[in-house]
Amino acid sequence: MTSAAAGPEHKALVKKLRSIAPLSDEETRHLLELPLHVRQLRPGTDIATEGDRPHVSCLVTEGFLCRFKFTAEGRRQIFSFHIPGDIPDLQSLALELMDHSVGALTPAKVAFIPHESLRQLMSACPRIAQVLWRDTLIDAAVFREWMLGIGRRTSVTRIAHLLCELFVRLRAVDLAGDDECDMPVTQAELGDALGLSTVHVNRSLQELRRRRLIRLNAGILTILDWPGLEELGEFDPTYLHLKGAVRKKLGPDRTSSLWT
Amino acid sequence: MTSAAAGPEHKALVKKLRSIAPLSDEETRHLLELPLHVRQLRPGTDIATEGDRPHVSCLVTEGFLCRFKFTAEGRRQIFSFHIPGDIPDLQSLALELMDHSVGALTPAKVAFIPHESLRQLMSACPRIAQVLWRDTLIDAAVFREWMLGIGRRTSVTRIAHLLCELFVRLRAVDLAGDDECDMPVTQAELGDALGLSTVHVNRSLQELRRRRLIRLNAGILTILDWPGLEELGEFDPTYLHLKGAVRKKLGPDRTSSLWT
DNA sequence: CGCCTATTTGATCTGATTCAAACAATGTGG
DNA sequence: CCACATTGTTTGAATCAGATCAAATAGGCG
Repeated sequence: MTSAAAGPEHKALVKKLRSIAPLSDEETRHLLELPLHVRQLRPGTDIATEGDRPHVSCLVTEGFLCRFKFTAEGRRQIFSFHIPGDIPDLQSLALELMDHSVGALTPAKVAFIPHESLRQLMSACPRIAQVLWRDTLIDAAVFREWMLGIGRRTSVTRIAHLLCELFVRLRAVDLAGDDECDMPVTQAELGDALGLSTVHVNRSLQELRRRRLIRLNAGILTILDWPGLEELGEFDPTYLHLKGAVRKKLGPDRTSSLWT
Repeated sequence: MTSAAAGPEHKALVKKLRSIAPLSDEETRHLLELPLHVRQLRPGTDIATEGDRPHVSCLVTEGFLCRFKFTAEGRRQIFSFHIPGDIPDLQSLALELMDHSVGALTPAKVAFIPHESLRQLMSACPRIAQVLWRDTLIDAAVFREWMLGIGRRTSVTRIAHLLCELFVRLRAVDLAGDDECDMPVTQAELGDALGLSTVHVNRSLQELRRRRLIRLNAGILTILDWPGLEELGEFDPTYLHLKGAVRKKLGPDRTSSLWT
């Protein structure tokens, strides 16, 4: 657990917020002055648990975290995956009581920010408050999209959609190549996120491979056919509300398209 | 379409926000000065559609609205139900582009508030901005809870949970009696909200009636056994983040309990 | 090597869907 | 006030997507 002042952790945060909305120089300066307490997490470590009343929020710097909750019968639902730049428990700033848990999926590095400092930041820069609000609203948009999938889409479409989403989000913070990205998530975890059993996730992934849309091996996802995957997954990135620059990546066989 | 200044519409809003967080007199005064444009809606009318860029938000005054989105194959998922006091499209204040639709489920009365006025209000009363943020976060908490249900709970539990939620929310704004409330929602709509077919909703409702937990007739829900329904539905209202006063209603056969 | 965790395969079962039709309630116009 | 259209609820039967159970295989890694 180290204390950092304007280290690489801050850059992840700035990059993420810039993917949501533009930032002025002054706002950026304020962000860089946030006190961060960096900590390493091993997989399975929870940084907040249902029932907690946290006084810090955590910025992901390396690795994947997720938010989740258990059924009375002990079945788990994962609500979201979080990648570097995300602040998965930002909501605890406005909602005292945690109604779900947040934990590391992989070895991860996170930086804790005292709520105190965030409140100061927000009153100094109301625009940043806006951006943080926006961020939680985008969170909610992702929840809705997952809900639509779990409630109404077939297993194969659901998985394809999730892979599209993660790929696009990773690209938005420069953590994906042209056609591949890390995907250090087990099939059991995918199942918990998609409302499917592990066995069925496995079979649906095989279907995606059979159709030559993706490769998925040793935690690396390779997109073999982006337009195909997007179509099968019914993926339209609008709900991610990303700023212009990091838009949809087009497939190699599609010329710059007419629709915008 | 009328223009109102400090009518009954404002009271619904104040009551709702008070159920989330306390308000000072000055804050209340500011709220009462919001310009509202009241409008009557017939069932099925959409007040915002996926792709829109609204410049007003709408406060529900009478009736039920819902938010929803369609799959590529035309299957609908309802994300939330909205009752008087709610501002279902508050998010359009911070996220320009609608990524889903909002429509009336029943005959309804809504009051439109220009984004402009809301922005002024928020800069005059930063605390109200806080409360509005809180409200959207509670929205997101409800999405998560629904996700958990759709992904991991059985159909009967899912329905029971939803009925509990609506009853508690209606009580929080004084729209429910001790053991009954309006429930003007068709079984098809329940299905779209719960990720179930109409037929299966019908059968699961029969199960709830067979167990003597509820009566549901002509749009009126009667709770016959609250503790039983709560247990079957695995319902714990924490995620609604309601302020103390409007807590869980206890069953008639349970003395004031030990846990708090 | 042996342990542990993750993936894969096969066989079987079931909760929920789909399709189809009957029924009930409400409203509309003649 | 009745015939008829409309919308919602209920029932039955067939089918299916996905779950469950069980076991085999494949990778790391100390």
